[in-house]
Amino acid sequence: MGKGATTRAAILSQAAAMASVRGLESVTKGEETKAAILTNAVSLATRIGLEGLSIGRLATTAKLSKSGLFGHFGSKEALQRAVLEHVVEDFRNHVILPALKAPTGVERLRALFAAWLDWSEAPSRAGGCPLLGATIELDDRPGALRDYLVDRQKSWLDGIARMATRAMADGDFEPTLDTAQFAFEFNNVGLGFNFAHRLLGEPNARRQARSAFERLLRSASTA
Amino acid sequence: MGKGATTRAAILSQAAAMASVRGLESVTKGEETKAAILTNAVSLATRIGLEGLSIGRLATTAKLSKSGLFGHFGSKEALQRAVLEHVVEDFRNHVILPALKAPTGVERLRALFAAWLDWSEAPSRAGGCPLLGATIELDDRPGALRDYLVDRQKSWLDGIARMATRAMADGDFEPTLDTAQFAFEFNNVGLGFNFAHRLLGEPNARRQARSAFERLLRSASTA
DNA sequence: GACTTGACCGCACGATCGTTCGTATTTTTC
DNA sequence: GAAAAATACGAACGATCGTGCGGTCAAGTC
Repeated sequence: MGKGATTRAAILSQAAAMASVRGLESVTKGEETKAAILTNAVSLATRIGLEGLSIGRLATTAKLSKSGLFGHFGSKEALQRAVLEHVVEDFRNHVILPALKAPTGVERLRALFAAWLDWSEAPSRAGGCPLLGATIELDDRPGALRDYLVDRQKSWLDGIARMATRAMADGDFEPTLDTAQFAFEFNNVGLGFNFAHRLLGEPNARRQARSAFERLLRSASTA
Repeated sequence: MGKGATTRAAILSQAAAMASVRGLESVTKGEETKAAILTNAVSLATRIGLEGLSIGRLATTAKLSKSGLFGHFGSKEALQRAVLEHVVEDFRNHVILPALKAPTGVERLRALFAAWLDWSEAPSRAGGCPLLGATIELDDRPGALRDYLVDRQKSWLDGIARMATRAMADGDFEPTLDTAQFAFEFNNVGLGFNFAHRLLGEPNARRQARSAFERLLRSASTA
């Protein structure tokens, strides 16, 4: 084992910590490395795109042989799917769930928006929101991956609309509000932020997004 | 020559018509085929992405040998650049220039927005706005292509802001309007439209976009 | 009609792609 | 500790990638 073991241990450490949170039971070796692979894969896919993510390159950065890595997934599409699911869960944990801790109504929507921007701004997501990237990559390549993404995006918009509905019930928003329209515009601001921040490197992106968001809230609010 | 010539003639016909508009002078054979290649290339890149655009596949659809096609550009990056420039010019011709024929002020902004939506909706752009796709593909792959895109996008936003400034001068918009902010939000609506229309297949996308745009105009307008 | 030029092709190269297979090595189970 | 199962490896496959080279064939010039 020798130095080989220590190197691998270093690679696995963070993943092991993450994976072992779930299980009181034993965490198998395979699950650990799989988690470690996914961590690398997400970071790679964020920069190069889902399609550009190659097994060979991924194996190199993950310090595994191509075939060894491949065995964990069985196909490239399965790998891509796993990457997407990994990101989606990360998004849930760092954007949606924290926002749900805020009080309902407009305050929760504010929390959601801020968390979204924070998440998009994180240096680990240097390539821009990976879901957004994948979405555009797959926008006319039909298949299971695209279907999955569409489903997740619709669910995202639905969630925003539901929060808006709750804000109406709470009296924050006027009762005639079109919640689907609100969700559409909510999402637009986030899209624009990613666009301005990631591509154009616009330093005012956050301020502009916040300003647009406040305008949206204002026009939805009572009086 | 025989059937080979007729096939090629068929391929070149549209490109020739297009290319010959420019030149009263002779249009060389090379320019014709190059234009024909680009037509195919844009359509391909729209669906598969700029990076996924492979010379082999393109040569097949353009009925040319790989090397024959390659000779027209010299490198893959040059090809990609040519594709981008082709799309940008198309965008100019079908979105920006027509809008400039409308009267200045808010009416011109309305024309620009409508033309943008029309252009994005065109079946020939089934893969969504190719510029948007390329933008996200390249968002953290530094290089000449990315620089070119960033430049074009900034110029696009600038143009919107200038139109807004003119609308202020015309008395359509209130004099305190932040035109950069206006351009940011104008662009957001278009991004959101492409997102909802192309990816989600949302049938109400156009209506939602129009509604969001009207709200934007209302909040910018005097009284 | 000889000559030059430009357009195109066939072929081949090294590299890398996703995937398979047989085997070695580790981890888990008893 | 032995047996069984999971995990990882090395080598190889067919395909395709971008890119060069040498030759062919037609168009245009003198």
